[in-house]
Amino acid sequence: MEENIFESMMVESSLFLDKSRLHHTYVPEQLPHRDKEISTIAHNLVEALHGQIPSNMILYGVTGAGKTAVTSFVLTHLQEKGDNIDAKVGTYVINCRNIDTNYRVLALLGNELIDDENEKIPFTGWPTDRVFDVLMRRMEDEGGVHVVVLDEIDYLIKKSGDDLLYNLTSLNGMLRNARLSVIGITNDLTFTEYLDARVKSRLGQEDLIFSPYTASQLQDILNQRVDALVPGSVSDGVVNLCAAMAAREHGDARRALDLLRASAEEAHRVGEEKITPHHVRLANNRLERDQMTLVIGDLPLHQKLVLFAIYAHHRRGVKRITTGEVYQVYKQACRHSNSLPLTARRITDLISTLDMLGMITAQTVSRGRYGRSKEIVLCIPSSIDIEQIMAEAEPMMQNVVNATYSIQSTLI
DNA sequence: TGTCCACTGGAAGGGAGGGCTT
DNA sequence: AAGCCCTCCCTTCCAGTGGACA
Repeated sequence: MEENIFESMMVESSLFLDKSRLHHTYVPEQLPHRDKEISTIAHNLVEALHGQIPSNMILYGVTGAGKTAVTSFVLTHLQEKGDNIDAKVGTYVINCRNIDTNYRVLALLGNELIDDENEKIPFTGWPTDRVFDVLMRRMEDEGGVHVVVLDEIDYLIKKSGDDLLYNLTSLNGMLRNARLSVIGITNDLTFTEYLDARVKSRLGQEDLIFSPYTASQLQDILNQRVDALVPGSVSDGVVNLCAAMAAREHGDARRALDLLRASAEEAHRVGEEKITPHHVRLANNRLERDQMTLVIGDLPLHQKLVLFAIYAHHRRGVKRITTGEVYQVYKQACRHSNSLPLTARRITDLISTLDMLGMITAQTVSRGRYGRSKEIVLCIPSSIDIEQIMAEAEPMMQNVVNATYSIQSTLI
């Protein structure tokens, strides 16, 4: 029998001893430079162990500032302690970027509280009120204190409003046997603007701001994890460079860890046993490219067409593009892809989405007599071949690209 | 100073697709 | 099967807007 293709790869030595330690979801035994934050949250949650209601909290801070890690860390300890002293504590972490409707959050919480598959709340079909009632009843049956963490809570609020928070934060008034505490996590300092005054005061009983890590703090974090790699495989300057690059990206610890991991992969790929700053730079480029490629490829067709329209202007040297200009080229592109164009109103939303994804920046500007519009600037690095990625993900896009440029070249 | 441009972005609602209840 | 409910994607309608220009 022929050798299995994975055989040689399995025995081939890698630079990793434990790759998972370099993943940003890994919660280590120590979280450097977050003592103050850990202590603040713990001081609040310790109330739960006394059978009291901890305050609701909002945690603010940029991506990779350790909000989620600190919270998971504290919750793990809380749960452990609760089990030890036989105090009933339930902890739930929900990422609202994925679970972004009131119904889904309630259903998920309700289902966490029950093991019987037959009693599970369906993912759709019930009136939301009913899901809420079931959740309340299950909490009451369970008793104790429930700590609900809503990570990236701004996504939920912007999409579904603050009804859920209103209901959750008023639940304590209805519960006799159980207590509930809500912790919201967000990187949007202004998100409370979207909240009703009552919700705002009830949720923001205690605010905590996580400042971004500095380069030297990031170094400490990386040094703590570097034992996930083969001893001696990291040459001088690698950790510092990863930290410096991530510090430039608003002190993002997630980025720093990703960089170190990807650098090891780059070194391993070319069969080298030592990771050098050169590998870090390669890794940095690859991370950027991979991330963009994935996002662009996954865009729905019309979103791709809008991005293409922006790119077509950009390629012609137009650096600040208005919504109207995008719409004109977009309509052409629709013709070439045999699809009906969406309305201009919808395109405004699609442009905002691209802005949110970081592919463009769209600023509303007034050009006086020439009206008000968005000024759109493409942010995708030129090293990324947008057209190729789109064509690979959606073969029809190749026609659009070809047709658009053949028209443009005849115009010139 | 008022007009008017080219939009922006909120609100309401339609309809297709998923699913539940009776 | 009929009647609901929730979500997603989209349309229609429209009030609002900042500033160049007459």
